[in-house]
Amino acid sequence: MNYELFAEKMKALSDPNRVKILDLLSCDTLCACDLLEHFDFTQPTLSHHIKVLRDADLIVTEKIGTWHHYSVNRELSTEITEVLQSVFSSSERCICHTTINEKEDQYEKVSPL
Amino acid sequence: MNYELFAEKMKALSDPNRVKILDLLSCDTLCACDLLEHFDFTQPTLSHHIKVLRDADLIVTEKIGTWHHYSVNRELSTEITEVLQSVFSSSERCICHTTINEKEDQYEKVSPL
DNA sequence: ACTAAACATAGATAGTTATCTATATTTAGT
DNA sequence: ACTAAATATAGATAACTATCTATGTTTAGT
Repeated sequence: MNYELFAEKMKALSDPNRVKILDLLSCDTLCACDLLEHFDFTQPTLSHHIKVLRDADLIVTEKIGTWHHYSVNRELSTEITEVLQSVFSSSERCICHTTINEKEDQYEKVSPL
Repeated sequence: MNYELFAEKMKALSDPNRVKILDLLSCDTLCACDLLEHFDFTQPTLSHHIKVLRDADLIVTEKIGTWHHYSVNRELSTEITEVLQSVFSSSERCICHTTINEKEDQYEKVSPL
């Protein structure tokens, strides 16, 4: 995961309503109509937030008849947590351990995250 | 930490340049001029990104003469990681364990995150 | 005092986003 | 076939953001 990709995941998490949606889904698979009861906004707005979360692979959808069942993508959440920790902690691959500028290009190529 | 506060931290992390800044600071304290060498944008743009990170408490500044030394706020990074995990994992305080609507108000008050 | 360096601030612009209303699509049941 | 329910899409708008150029502020050294 490179900086761009990780930042996209963070952007999906940058809205409090979406964080609440994930929290609601963290225990149980829910449909949109169940989710909507917990919010003040309209159904299209919920649909928009679900799309953002789905595009970021943070939730997965299972369609059963008219209902869509949403649940969190636990594999990705684990990966995100790991990358977050690596960003904040020193590590051998860190850019600050390379001589400045000289190895910058290489650094960019290997996408350390 | 409630949903709004957590989402603000995520928003600060939602730009790839800011993620790179944090990664650069994760090993060493650096000044703005050192950081700037790693980016293509101008100094005011770096200053903007640093302000966003500082407002979110993700980095701390120590001023020594003309130089400002920036470093990551490790306490907050630990807290963010914990909250992130709690959002994605089932827990007793989770909203999905309360009866829908009835306990919503209480849930909002206690700010579970 | 003056100059230069490090950093911040102001103001402008182009692009993005959260929300709404209105409407379309898909599916189950009658 | 028709209707109703669940969800998505389209289009509009107001607010926000990343970037730039230009300028201000603060401090060290001469």
